[in-house]
Amino acid sequence: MPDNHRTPIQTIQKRSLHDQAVEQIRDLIIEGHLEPGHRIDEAALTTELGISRTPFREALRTLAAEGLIEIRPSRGSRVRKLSTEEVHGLLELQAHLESLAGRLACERATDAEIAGLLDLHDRMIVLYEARDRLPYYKLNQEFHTRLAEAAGNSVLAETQRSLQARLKRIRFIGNRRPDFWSAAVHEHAEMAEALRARDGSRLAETMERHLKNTWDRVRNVISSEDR
Amino acid sequence: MPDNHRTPIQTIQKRSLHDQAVEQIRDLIIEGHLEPGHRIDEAALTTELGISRTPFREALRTLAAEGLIEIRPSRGSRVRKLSTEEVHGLLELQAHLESLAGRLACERATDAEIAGLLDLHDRMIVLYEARDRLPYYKLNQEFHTRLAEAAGNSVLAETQRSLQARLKRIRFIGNRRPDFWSAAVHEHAEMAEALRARDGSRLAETMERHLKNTWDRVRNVISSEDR
DNA sequence: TTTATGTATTTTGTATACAAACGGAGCGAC
DNA sequence: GTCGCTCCGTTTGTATACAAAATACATAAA
Repeated sequence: MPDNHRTPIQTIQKRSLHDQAVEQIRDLIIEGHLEPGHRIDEAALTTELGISRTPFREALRTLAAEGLIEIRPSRGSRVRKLSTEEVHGLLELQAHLESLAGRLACERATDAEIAGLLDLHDRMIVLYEARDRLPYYKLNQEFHTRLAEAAGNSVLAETQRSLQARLKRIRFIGNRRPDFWSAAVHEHAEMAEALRARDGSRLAETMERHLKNTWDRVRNVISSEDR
Repeated sequence: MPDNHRTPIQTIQKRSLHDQAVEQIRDLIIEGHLEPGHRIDEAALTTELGISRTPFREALRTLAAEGLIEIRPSRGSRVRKLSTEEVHGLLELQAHLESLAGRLACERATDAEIAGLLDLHDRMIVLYEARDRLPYYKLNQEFHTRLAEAAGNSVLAETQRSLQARLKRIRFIGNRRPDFWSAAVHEHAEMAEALRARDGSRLAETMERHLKNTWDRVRNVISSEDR
């Protein structure tokens, strides 16, 4: 009997210490274990990760290019602290970018991709109804990422991913207030509908509005904890 | 007698070997001294630059994050070769981005910034009439960059710069045909006019069209030298 | 008490040394 | 001839050593 259901082939890939370090440090930042503005202690982190400074410092260069940390010559690296203006700038750009992504996805996505997105959306609704915040948040991120991927423009997808990473911590805060969360869910429902109908203009418009509103939701929260 | 006319104080800034290496290698790539798809010979380049491999390899990580080179684990780095699809993707994204930049610049730019851009445009016209292609090209790049900066969104400006760097070599090709160049100049004149009137919608529309047309101009050229 | 100056300690930047992985050349089996 | 193997030179990845710079600290002068 042939194995029709064998697991899909996974290309085996070499992972250098650099790559692993990038991921680990990125996660530490995104998940808030390394606080914004806080200095990055090379000695401590290298021993913690069990690697030497060479791949570690290369990882810092990568993360600096991604905008997650900043390196000041001879005075160390620190987790980048986003000013209110930068958060606004990031969301403004993301709104515009995902609006494009939405339009293109309606034109170019395969039916399977759209079905996948709609399924994702359904699962988000279930989680919302259970008020299961963290898993909802994760699916939400995935939804936006996969929508960008469905637009058939790899540079766009890559840029979206980068912006999203930089905003990740901040956006998590945005859904804390129940009414904010509910509004976001409504917008997502609208997005799903437009996607189902492959209505590019409407999806584009909704995406843009959704992210503009996200800024309003987020701004409320960060204004209190601002420097 | 007090020195009222002493030269203004210039903050002394430290430039690590890393930073210098990034710039140098980036220029080598952009100016075509390192060919796309070609392997990067660490030994040769480090001796050429007179530095050791450590800062050099950090520079490679930075450039990889910028999308100019690609690093394949254990098999070296090479100058990234753009496929036709990627060029299209880059220009599609840039079109959308600069459209936003145009709209925002009309809202937020200072009068001085606008005057500066218009002056730039005038100088471009002079160069066009002299058919002085390289200087024209450089001012053109500067125009797009400074327009993005005038939008008052640092992330947008940064992203624009990154996309532009990746496309730099390719776009230089685009203006080779006289009729193409002439069309581009016409579009620029329209942009200048919209800018002068601070007509955001019109500038946005023109920017987008300009870059869409750029794709058409470029596509003609790269299709012949494609892999 | 404050400010300045010199010294010790830590941290960062760069070079180098070594280990591991890759990529061919040559050789033999089929 | 093609495939597979082994060996060897080369390139890449990582650790470490050393140099340079910045920071912290202590002491002395105002």
